[in-house]
Amino acid sequence: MTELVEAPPRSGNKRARILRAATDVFAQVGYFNARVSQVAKAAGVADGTIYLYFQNKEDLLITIFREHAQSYLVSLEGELSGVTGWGERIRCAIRHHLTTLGSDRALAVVSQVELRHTLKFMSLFSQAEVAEYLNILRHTVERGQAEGAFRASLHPQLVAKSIFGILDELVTSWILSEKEYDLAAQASHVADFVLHGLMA
Amino acid sequence: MTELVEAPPRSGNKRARILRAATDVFAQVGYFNARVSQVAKAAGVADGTIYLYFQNKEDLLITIFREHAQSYLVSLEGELSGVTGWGERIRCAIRHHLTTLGSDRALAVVSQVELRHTLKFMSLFSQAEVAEYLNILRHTVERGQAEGAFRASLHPQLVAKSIFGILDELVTSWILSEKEYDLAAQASHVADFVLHGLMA
Amino acid sequence: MTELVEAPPRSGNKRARILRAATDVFAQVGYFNARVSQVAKAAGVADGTIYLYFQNKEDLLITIFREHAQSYLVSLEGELSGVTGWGERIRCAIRHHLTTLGSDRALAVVSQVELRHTLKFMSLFSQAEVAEYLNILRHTVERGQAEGAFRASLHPQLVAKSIFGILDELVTSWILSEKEYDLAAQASHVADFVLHGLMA
Amino acid sequence: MTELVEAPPRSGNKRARILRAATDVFAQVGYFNARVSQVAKAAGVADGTIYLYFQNKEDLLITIFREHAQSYLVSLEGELSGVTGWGERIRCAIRHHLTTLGSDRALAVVSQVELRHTLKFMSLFSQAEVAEYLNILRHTVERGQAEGAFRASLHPQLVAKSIFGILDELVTSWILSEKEYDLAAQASHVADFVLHGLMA
DNA sequence: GATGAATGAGGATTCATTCAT
DNA sequence: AATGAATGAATCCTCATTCAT
Repeated sequence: MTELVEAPPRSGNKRARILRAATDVFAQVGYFNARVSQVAKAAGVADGTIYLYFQNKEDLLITIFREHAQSYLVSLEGELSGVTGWGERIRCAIRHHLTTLGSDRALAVVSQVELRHTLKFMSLFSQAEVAEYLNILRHTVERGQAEGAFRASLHPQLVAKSIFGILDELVTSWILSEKEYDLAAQASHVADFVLHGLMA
Repeated sequence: MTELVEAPPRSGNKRARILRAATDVFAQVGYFNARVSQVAKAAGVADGTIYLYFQNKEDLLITIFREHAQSYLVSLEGELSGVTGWGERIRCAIRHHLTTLGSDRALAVVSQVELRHTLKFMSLFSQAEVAEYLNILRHTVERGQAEGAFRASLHPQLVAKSIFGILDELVTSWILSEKEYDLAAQASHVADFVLHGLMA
Repeated sequence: MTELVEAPPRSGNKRARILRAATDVFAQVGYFNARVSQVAKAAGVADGTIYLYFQNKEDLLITIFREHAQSYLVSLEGELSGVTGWGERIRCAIRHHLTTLGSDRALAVVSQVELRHTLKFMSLFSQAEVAEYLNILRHTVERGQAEGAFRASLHPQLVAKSIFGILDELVTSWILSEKEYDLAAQASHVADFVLHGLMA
Repeated sequence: MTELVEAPPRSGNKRARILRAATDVFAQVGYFNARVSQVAKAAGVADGTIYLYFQNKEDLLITIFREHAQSYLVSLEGELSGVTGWGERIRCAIRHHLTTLGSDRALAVVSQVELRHTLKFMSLFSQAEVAEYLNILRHTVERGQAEGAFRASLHPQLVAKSIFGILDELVTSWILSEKEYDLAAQASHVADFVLHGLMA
């Protein structure tokens, strides 16, 4: 049984292996077309084992997002904490978004495409993790306005959504592109555009 | 044309009725959860009849988007043709986007949510209709730059994607919002932000 | 395997064919071991067709019983209406029970064995059809007592249950017997025993 | 973890605990709906432990019946041995049946309902324990007839089945009843009816 | 063109049983 | 002896699509 470097690793944390396998399979064939048995095979576990760690197929999808979103928010706040200047913080957030998703295509596909299957699903995340992300952006805008760095006439929430929308679109566009390019490389250009729009 | 707003009309163009029913049903329960028989019932036709007008369930979804996207692009160009000033054209495009989707929630749901089921699906549209839309925006930016109205340092394609991303996010946000509000009312604020970012 | 007259008839009422097939298959392998596809095959229809006529597998079992129980009660009352003398009526009911079940072994197996899978199931029938059957017997006993034909000291409901219990056991015993014998032939002997117990 | 007086006892004979737990669980949710893990939990042992004492799930059900049936037959013969007069012996058997099952509802449910899942299952018991029970009753009837106490025209085996049928039905009826009543209290009434039918 | 009864392939999930510890 | 994590076979039901009428 030549269990090579590739595929189904026999050891290690099963839960993590299943989650990674699910991310890859969902990204490749789509959530609805993905078979649970396919995920199991890719993770090197029996079909039933998946149900020891997750409630059902949907729970896999939700968990993938939840865990990444959480770690994303933590790392974002970590990065932001070391940055002074409101403009710089916006720039940092933009860079972080594009860098993170730009370094794991399967994860990006899952979050940009597979996660948006249903209104219900989108509501779910839009009210929790996404809302928190928007809050971080909005607060930054508000602080910048308070200090006179950003134009006071802008609606902070609308700006937050706009920034998120731009980043979201760039990631989607990157995923769909036939050419492979460095997503993070666009960060400074985006930041220029956004900050110019914000500046007093 | 006794095409009343409400439910299963008994007469009139079957194809259009099916398409409208599909839009409503898809928006309400989601494409994957929608049953062809449900669409048939909502359209007031027999299940089999749908297959006289459409190849299969997926064809319904594709057609909904295709037809609306085409009429959207036609109407957009119509509106733009009467506008002078590159900034005004951007403003007009923004207004048109938010006004159109803001006036048909079911259509908005379908295009923001249901259409994004699969990578394959998104590629399909991103390479055709969406690409054309981006082209219109990009050309406007390029022209504006050529005339010195917009900053030359910006990448036109990136700006186009950014504008699209912002609008896309605002529509999605509007769909998911529990409060009902006028989407089109945000047009001028968005335009201010975008144009300030563009202006030399 | 003599697949003669029996097996998959190609025409005729689908619902009835499915019901008959289900009775036979359930009797042969037991409800829990029976596969829906097996019933479909035996009925000469597609698996899915069964679900056009019945809600689910359990509904098949319930319906088999319901319909036979109803027709049984109707025919029993038909027979009883032509009989005078309370003792004769008891005799008639006994004969009818043993004759009816003794002429359709598969049906007998289903009602004696398969139908008693669960407390829930038994309650279901015991509160409806069986209760009505017991009522008929009890009323006969009561009338017989009122006319002085039967001993007044007996509890009518207990006698009704006793008669039912005797018949039920005889049917079960007949089903389980390795020897084939005429169930109805026991009617007069049973009646003698029962009536002797009843007589004043 | 404070395992108090209640539930899952930590000590004592595991085999007996498992058997008791199985009886209770089967009675409560039915054999087919019962999960082996549920029985294990109720018995306070690990799932796998059950397989150290029993071959499989079915073996649990068979063993429950086998052991109770054996102890039942032993106790019945014990009681009968002290009784003189054939009529009294019948009366004694009836009382013993209703008293025994009337004092352990879970056991009664298992023997009246859960044990009758399949033709195969019923055959199994009908040929062994039940047959032996019927033999005891039949011999009593035969002896009574030989001594002229019971009518000679009755078929002893049919009478034995009838008595069993009556008792069986009364137990079933008691189980299914929504009202709680003393099953054993019916013994004398049943005996009156039966003996009247038997008496010369 | 219209119908809608019939089809049958396809998959998530359960759970009895095993066996390494 | 006891455990309980892991297994994977096994099946009911759904629903897009067809086609005889």
